[in-house]
Amino acid sequence: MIKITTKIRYAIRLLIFLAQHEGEMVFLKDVSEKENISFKYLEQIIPYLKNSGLILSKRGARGGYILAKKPSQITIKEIVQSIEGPIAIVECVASSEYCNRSNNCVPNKLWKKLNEQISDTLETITLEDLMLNRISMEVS
Amino acid sequence: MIKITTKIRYAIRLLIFLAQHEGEMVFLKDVSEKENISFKYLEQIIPYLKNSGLILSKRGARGGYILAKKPSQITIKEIVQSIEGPIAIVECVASSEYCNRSNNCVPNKLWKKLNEQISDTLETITLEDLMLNRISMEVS
DNA sequence: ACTATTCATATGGTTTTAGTAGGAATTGAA
DNA sequence: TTCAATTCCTACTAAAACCATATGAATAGT
Repeated sequence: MIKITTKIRYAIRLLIFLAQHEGEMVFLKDVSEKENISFKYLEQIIPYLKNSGLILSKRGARGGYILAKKPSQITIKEIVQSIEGPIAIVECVASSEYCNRSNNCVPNKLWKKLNEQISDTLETITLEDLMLNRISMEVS
Repeated sequence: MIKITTKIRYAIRLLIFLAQHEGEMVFLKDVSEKENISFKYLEQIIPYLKNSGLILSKRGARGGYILAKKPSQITIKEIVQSIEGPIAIVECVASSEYCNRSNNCVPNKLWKKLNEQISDTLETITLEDLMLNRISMEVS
């Protein structure tokens, strides 16, 4: 049902790598090799992160990528949203017009609750938290 | 990324319908018509619910379906799991052998946390809660 | 015998996922 | 000025998942 795609997982690993090399320009080739992720696939993920203002790039030889913000200011939610847009586990959670049942739809509230919970969790966790292994397993 | 499939949503609506007609044998045809869900698709969902012991059936004319347990004893988690098996937003959350990185995998903890949170939420909500519209939006 | 229902299984179209591939554009350095 | 290293851009594809539709057999009540 609820699957995290490789795009999102790779994006996070890429960004953690950048966070671990804060201040340096990092070649995608290095990320690909060290993280063992397809270079060409990574290249496809990059534009989302650029467009969302999470990373900056420099072209040409000795180019590379660098975080646009401090790791503490990048939430997992931002990363996810940069790739997949608004978080909506069902369409009717995002757009109320989607389903004519939505007025008296019993399950709707369930999906809304679950959706908010996921969204909230992802928002409270930053790249820095991941980097420092600072994820508590207690439910907030 | 994170989508609730129609199978799950239809299953829940089907079960709510059964809950609303507790004690009676219900025809799938009625569910299909009242809930406006493809009859043939519903038929495909039924076996999962039967195998998990959520519903009972009676064949032949005047047959039908009925809940096998009280609505208060059926959790959403059970319903989801009956259709999709164990809840695992990434494979490495379920089986630790899946990925050789899992020892020192930074994001793993994040997925584990999110997975547990989703799992917990679905477990605390029963069919009865849905039926009585008893879903609080506060994060538990 | 007839009808209404569940049960079993096969088939198919569309979308998403997870890549691969080729080459253009840019830049630094020799 | 040339070369090499890098990002950027776009097209393509195989496989899986999703969302059904279709056909008919088995069963049971009337």
